Amino acid sequence: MTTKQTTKPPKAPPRPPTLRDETKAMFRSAILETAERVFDEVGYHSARIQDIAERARIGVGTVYNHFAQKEDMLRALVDERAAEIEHAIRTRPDDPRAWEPKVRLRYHRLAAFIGSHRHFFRIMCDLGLFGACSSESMQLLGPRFVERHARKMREAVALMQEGVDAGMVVGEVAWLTRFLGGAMRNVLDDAVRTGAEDLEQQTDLVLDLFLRAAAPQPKSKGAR
Amino acid sequence: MTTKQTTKPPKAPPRPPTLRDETKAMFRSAILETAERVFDEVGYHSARIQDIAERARIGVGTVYNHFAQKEDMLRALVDERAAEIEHAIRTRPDDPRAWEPKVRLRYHRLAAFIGSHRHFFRIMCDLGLFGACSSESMQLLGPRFVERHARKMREAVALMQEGVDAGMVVGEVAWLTRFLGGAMRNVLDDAVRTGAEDLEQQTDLVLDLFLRAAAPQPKSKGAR
Amino acid sequence: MTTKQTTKPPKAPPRPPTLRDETKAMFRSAILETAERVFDEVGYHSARIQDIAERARIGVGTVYNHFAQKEDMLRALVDERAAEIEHAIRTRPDDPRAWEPKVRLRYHRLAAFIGSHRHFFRIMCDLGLFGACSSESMQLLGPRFVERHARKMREAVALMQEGVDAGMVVGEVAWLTRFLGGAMRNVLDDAVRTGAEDLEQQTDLVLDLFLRAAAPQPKSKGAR
Amino acid sequence: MTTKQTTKPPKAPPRPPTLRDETKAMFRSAILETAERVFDEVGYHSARIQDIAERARIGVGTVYNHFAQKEDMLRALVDERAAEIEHAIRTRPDDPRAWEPKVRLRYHRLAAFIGSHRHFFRIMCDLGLFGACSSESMQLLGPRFVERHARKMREAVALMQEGVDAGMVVGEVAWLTRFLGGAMRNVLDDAVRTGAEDLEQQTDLVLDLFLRAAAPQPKSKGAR
DNA sequence: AATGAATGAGACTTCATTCAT
DNA sequence: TATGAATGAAGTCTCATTCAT
Repeated sequence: MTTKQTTKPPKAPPRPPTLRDETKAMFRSAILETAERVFDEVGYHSARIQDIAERARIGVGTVYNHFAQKEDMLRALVDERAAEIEHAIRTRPDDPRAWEPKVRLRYHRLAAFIGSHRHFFRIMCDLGLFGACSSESMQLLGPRFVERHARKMREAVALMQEGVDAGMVVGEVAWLTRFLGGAMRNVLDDAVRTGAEDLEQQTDLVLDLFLRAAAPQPKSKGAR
Repeated sequence: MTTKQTTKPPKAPPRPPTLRDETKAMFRSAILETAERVFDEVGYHSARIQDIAERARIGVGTVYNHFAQKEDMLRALVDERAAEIEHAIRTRPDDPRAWEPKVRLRYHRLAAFIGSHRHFFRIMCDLGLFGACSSESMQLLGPRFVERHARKMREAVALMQEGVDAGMVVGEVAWLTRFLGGAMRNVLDDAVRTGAEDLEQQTDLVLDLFLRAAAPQPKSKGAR
Repeated sequence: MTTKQTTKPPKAPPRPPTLRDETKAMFRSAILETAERVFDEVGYHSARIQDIAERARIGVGTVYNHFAQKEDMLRALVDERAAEIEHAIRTRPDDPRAWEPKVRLRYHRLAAFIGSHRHFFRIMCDLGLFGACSSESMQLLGPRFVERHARKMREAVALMQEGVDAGMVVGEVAWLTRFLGGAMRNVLDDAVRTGAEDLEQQTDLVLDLFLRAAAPQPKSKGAR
Repeated sequence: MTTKQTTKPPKAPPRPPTLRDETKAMFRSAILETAERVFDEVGYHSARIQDIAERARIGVGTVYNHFAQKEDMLRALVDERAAEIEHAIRTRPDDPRAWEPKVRLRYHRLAAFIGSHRHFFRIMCDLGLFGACSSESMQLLGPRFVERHARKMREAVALMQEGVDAGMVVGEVAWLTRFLGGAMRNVLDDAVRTGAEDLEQQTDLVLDLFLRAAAPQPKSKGAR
């Protein structure tokens, strides 16, 4: 929907959003936020459209004015939040260039996002994302998501490669990415469930361990 | 079921399983195995009883002769496999006493089990087990499972504590357990999905990294 | 089944019942008696074949060796008990000839039968018998029963006609029969439910009232 | 429902029923009326929801929008009609005070109601109501109904007691009530089944006989 | 003949989706 | 456009009946 910015058909002059547009957008957000909470509470499959509508204080019909199917609601939610994440953790001009601070900053930003979108994080965990995702989830989320997910994975691996290139870590990069991802997910998942507030610090702890684990071995005389 | 050999109430003479008993057990196993495959393929929620029945080459009614509800099938599956896992990774008399070899052996055994029950492992991952499990899963699996899960967690933490006591690792044991568990899950999950055969070796790699990461720091002059 | 005495195929000499025959008859009776109890307790529709089999301590298959369908069990039960009733209340050679004693005796015998077949009586009441019976019951019990029921009704009406002829009662006989039948049923039904033992006395009370009610009016000058 | 006009809680301004409310009520009535007919024709147990929906020209789902379960449909039907009966036969200010005319009027009103709700009357008869009702029916109809039924019975007995007090009838009141009730039911049942139009007259005939039957005996010289 | 597990037609019920207001 | 009742496809589960042992 909102991602089609690039190909503007010449017909539509970039008119400012009308009141109607804004109202519509508000409904949409309200629905998505409610869905986020309900999906987290009872799971996507057990969540009924009616429940979401009731919780959002609107009619079921209204939900269908914004999303053609239940599936679309999940897809839109994931798309939207994923875009927000991407934007949130995007490298900025004055970010540090060195690998370790860059990675730490990236995870700090991710942690900040997760901290303010705990429901979403849990939905993602339940869908098996933040890791290899099940074929069921992939089918549910559709090919577009699968692509995006693969791209994210490649980016993460590339970042890890930078670490290798910088001599900070050694090992098979994809494997290291999985290792770090799994540890990070489990730790954050627990922190979110217990309502911990120090998510950023948690990521630092995970990174501390990871960096020590994957650091190149000092050529100690006969180490090990 | 099969574990009750030891406590014979005097009333019931230890009669050997009849042909009928065996047939019944075979049906039950066949159903569970089919369910395992189907749940893995399409997910518990999307799996239809009829699908399972057809794949198992039996009638729907037969399924209900063995399991009162769909839910019970999942619970029985998890119960049974969990018992198998417990038995498989149980410490044996001539196991090494030292912590590291003991832990490595434990994970080898777990890897071996997972290797021969890949469908089950994936179901567990999808249910969010092998980590903090979602409230949805907990409700689905029932209180009996929740208890067992909690006990398993406590055991894992206790084992980690042994490592701390042995001076092999330092840190907050529950946190370390989560870190290790997450890394292990992600790595094994990928290995299972890609059909890798070296699951045991994978666990060793994960442990290598983990042990290095959590090892007590050598009091290097001004280290960190 | 057993009513086909009249048309004997010449082939079968009237051989005495063998042990096998008797065993078979015992099973049949046992099943019917259990069914009687279960039908009374939960109603025909809610009664499951398996319940009956379990209560009778036999297998479901055995039930089907004696009755082709559930319906047949009810039909056989009603047929059999109805034949027993007919036999029980049959006029005997040395019965009184006078109408009132004859009727009273008839109802005493019916009461005695009901007293020892309380389950059956309640089933009949639930089926709407002992009165105009619902089309549902008629369909359930089949045409044979409907015929028999109609015959019984005609007999009851004929008996009432005798009372009219004898000058004991006046009125439209079918109507009087319904009146008496309804009162009798309700009174006996209550007596049976409360476990009363004086069913015969109850019939006398009902008859007392009925005879007084339907008696020809004393030729009061111009009464009615 | 409609009887709650009198007690207005101040909070809810007595807003007139909206179009939607009326439509909803119409659906509900239509469903109940159709159910009434179908239950009468094939019996509650054999009636399928789909049959009712089809006969009412609506979808199955719609039925479930108004009644959560099949059972609830029967309960609502009985509740509603029972309330209607109560209202119909309620004693009114200018009703006669004398016992006999009062009773006759009461039965006239009942007869009139039954005459215009023949399906319902037959359902009630099949459920064994209008008499001691079977435990199966009681369970089906629920505790609320059981209470109401018991209350009705007590009322009927109380009315009979008035007759005794007035010197019109003698005997044990509960027993007399059963007697009268049974006779009345059977006579009306037949009248309804045969499509008779003179239900009120039939009740008079039954009462004629009953009053004669239960009348105190004239102290005839040596009566009986 | 007795048995009881297997079978599948069919009932009830849910809920995503439509549509008239 | 918001609404919520109507809809019916589809799923779970029951239970009368069959059949191999």
